[in-house]
Amino acid sequence: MSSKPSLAEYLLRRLNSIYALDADDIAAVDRLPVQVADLRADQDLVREGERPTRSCFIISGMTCWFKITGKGQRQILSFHVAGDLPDLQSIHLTKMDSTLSTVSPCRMAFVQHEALHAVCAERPKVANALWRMTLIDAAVFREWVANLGGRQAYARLAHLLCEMTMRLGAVGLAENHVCHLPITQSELADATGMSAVHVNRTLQSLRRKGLVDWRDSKLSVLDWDGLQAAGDFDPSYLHLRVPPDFRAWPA
Amino acid sequence: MSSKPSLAEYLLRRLNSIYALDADDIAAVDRLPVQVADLRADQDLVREGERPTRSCFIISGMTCWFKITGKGQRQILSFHVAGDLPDLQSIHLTKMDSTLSTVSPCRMAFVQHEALHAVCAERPKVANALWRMTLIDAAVFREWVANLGGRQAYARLAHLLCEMTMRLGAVGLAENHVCHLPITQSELADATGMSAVHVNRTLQSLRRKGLVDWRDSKLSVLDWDGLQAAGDFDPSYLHLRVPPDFRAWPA
DNA sequence: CGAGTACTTGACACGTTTCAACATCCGTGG
DNA sequence: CCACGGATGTTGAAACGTGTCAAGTACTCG
Repeated sequence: MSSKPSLAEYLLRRLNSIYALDADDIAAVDRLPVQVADLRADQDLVREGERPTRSCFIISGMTCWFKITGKGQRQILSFHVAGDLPDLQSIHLTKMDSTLSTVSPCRMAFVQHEALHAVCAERPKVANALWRMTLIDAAVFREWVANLGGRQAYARLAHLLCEMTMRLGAVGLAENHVCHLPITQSELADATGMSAVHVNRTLQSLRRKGLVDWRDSKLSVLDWDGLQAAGDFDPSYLHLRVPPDFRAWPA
Repeated sequence: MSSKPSLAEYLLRRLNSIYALDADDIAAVDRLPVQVADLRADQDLVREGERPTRSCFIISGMTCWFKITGKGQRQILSFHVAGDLPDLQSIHLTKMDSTLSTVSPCRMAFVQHEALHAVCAERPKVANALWRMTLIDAAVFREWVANLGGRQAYARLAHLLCEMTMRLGAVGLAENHVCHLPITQSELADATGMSAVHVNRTLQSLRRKGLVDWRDSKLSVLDWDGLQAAGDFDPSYLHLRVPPDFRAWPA
């Protein structure tokens, strides 16, 4: 990690969490030409059907992929946090099959596909790391399939909270199992395939059992083991090199 | 396509369905050293937690990925047909997060990761095609998330039948919307997150409406447009270069 | 012929959705 | 400054989709 503060700070943390890059690779990633933009909540980054020529990574904030089903219902497919490259796939999947939006205000960095292809060609380990990153996205989708198909509301919600806490922890944003999680109950409903009303009741149930406290977009996991058990959560599908210890990120 | 019959016939059809390879690339894929094996139904190919050194492709038959949730329930995550490389991901995701099993008797070909890495290094277009293939797997998982989270039983089942028909059609195995689909109702239940009983009733409903006929592992889609409408199915998430016309594959 | 597997049916129970009402907070404009 | 609308969260009661249980049929295979 370079000593001077870097725009790609969280991206590098994220890459480091899943793959061992050497200093030259890190420098190459850090030199990628990016364009930075600040976005409000609920802004589309790329829409279903489009053919973007660039990908983005999240400097801060949270985004989600979603699709609108025939009946007009929105299904959220995944959430993404600082350090993620949510639409990295677009380098080889030219036409978008879903829509990427901000969930909260975000600072984003955009990279042209050209530049990504170039760095992949020059530095095979970066190519490996990026390919691996898209494969981890796929692994998360698999887990969501299992979560939606195989668990009931209570476990489903608990599982999602575990996932978000651990992913934020992997980039140093969940000290002591406390993290900023700017998701509304209605978005939670769209993500878990539940009604907003039932999300509300289920959250109350999680609170009543002393597992979590969630107020003003701040999630505090009070009983991590209990929440993991409730959500039948096993983090191996996140393919982290080392499990985050949930302490502060070393300076 | 080479004139002599090739072990990799369906793999090449599949690659061709998603990416334009030139003759040299095709030849390189065709020359990959493989080991062929025949397996019975319900045999595990790779298990959760393992670290395989090879990937496989399906010469004939059908496989599925699944996970066992805490309550012992099996959730099927995806099905794979002839030409697919179901565990291609294992080249960069060393530890398996789910289990791959045969659904029907299968003829499989195994390729060492070494050989795959070598062909990727030598032929960038093959690397692109393979990366793209893993991204399409991810796109299918996304659609399954939307299907499980956003649609009710009837549409969910119809959608799955559409997907399987179209994927089989893409490699020439669904002439006139008729295909061999060796899946039991109980497996269908594990895939759609429904009970076997409800799958049974829902299938009857699809039959009663004249959309499909399904007997002895042979699925005949009698009303393709109707089934698409019932399943809210839009094939763009499969990222096929050209939509299959469901006629026989040209010789 | 018996055992096993896949499929089918009916009745009831349960998880979850729906609807409608209400509380709270916040930024905006009169 | 307060009134207002809009988004978010909360609650209760009834309706609905789907799961569960239990029994029975049809087939295949040794």
